[in-house]
Amino acid sequence: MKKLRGEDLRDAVLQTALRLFSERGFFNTSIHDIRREAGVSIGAIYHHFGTKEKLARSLYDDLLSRMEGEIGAAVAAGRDCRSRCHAVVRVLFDLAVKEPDMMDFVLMARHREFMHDATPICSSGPFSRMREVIEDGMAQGEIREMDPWVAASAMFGGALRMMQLQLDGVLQGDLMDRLDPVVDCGWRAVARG
Amino acid sequence: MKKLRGEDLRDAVLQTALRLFSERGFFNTSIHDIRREAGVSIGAIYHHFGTKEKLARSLYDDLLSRMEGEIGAAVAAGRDCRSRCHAVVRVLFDLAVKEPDMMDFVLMARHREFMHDATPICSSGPFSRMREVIEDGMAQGEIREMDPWVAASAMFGGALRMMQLQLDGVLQGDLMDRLDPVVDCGWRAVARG
DNA sequence: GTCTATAATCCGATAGAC
DNA sequence: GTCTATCGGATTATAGAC
Repeated sequence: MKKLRGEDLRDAVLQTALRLFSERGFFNTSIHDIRREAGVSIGAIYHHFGTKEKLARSLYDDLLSRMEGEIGAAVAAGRDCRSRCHAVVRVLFDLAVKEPDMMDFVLMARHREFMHDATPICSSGPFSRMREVIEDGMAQGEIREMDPWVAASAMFGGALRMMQLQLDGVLQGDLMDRLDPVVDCGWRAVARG
Repeated sequence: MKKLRGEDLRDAVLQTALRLFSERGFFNTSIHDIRREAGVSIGAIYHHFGTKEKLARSLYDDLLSRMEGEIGAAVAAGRDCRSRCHAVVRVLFDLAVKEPDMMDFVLMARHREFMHDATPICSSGPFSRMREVIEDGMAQGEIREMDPWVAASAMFGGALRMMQLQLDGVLQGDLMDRLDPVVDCGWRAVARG
């Protein structure tokens, strides 16, 4: 394999770190593991990232903003609240199937245990977008009046749970086959009437 | 403080370990931390539990079976599917408020990262009881016909999400005030008609 | 059964050559 | 910018006295 330098090296480290953090967890992954599997030196890693925690933070920030972008695009494309919710869950399921490491690390990891001042995941951009969709729907009368936290949890909680089953390897069959039923259930939970 | 021995010492270690595992996480808690805060010696801990991983496993097994007992009792007391679901969520919320450390460690921790052969939490007793309630309700015609995984996630996913918000300290106000709305949403998601 | 002291190991981070 | 070699410190687990 050709020697990596600069941005390519940085990307290789991030990609390897994501895979190992997802497979074994942050604390079961040493810098030496990342060094070995990425084919780079310890010095290069510390040059680019400073500390192991900062490496995790770079990775987290990158993935979170990418995820927020995809969710934002899905929201923007929807015409009404229900179609926006559907689009959001489609994006989430799609990522869970195609990039399980990313979803595992971004959604399921215990970030506060290894990133000193991390904010809870539910306060992050993607989840804020999802709550906004719900609050809009409530203002427009498509969703019943209720505590927005309850409504957002009811609408998306089932989908998130299904993703966890998928990531844990418990689910039989294809997650995407459950997209419509899951959105249907979530919508019934909160829809007016 | 009086010196602890035997079963009392064992319980003190488990209680301290639970608190620290929940506050900082398993990997950020050393045996010496537990020793210090429980007021016992390293030797005593290793005598009773063998290794740090086995200590975590003892704790996990104890708490999981206690939780399964409480959920089983709630299920048994319900007359129909809806009241059983309500009782289950009440138990979960009650524990989340009164014993947040327990719920954090049992429901939210990444068990496979520190317990070598742990089964996913969704395969555990409490979650099996919850799926049985749903499958019963489907057989009785109270719940629409659908994939049981989808139905169980839809019914309880919102409640579990609200508990996570509570445990993360994000939720304003009293979780118990949301009990009825949360169950109502979950039931609408899956109910026939 | 409980204690103290310590062994063996591993890890994150740094130093300094190139 | 990237490398190799190594340090200092923390951690798990054990040994052996009481």
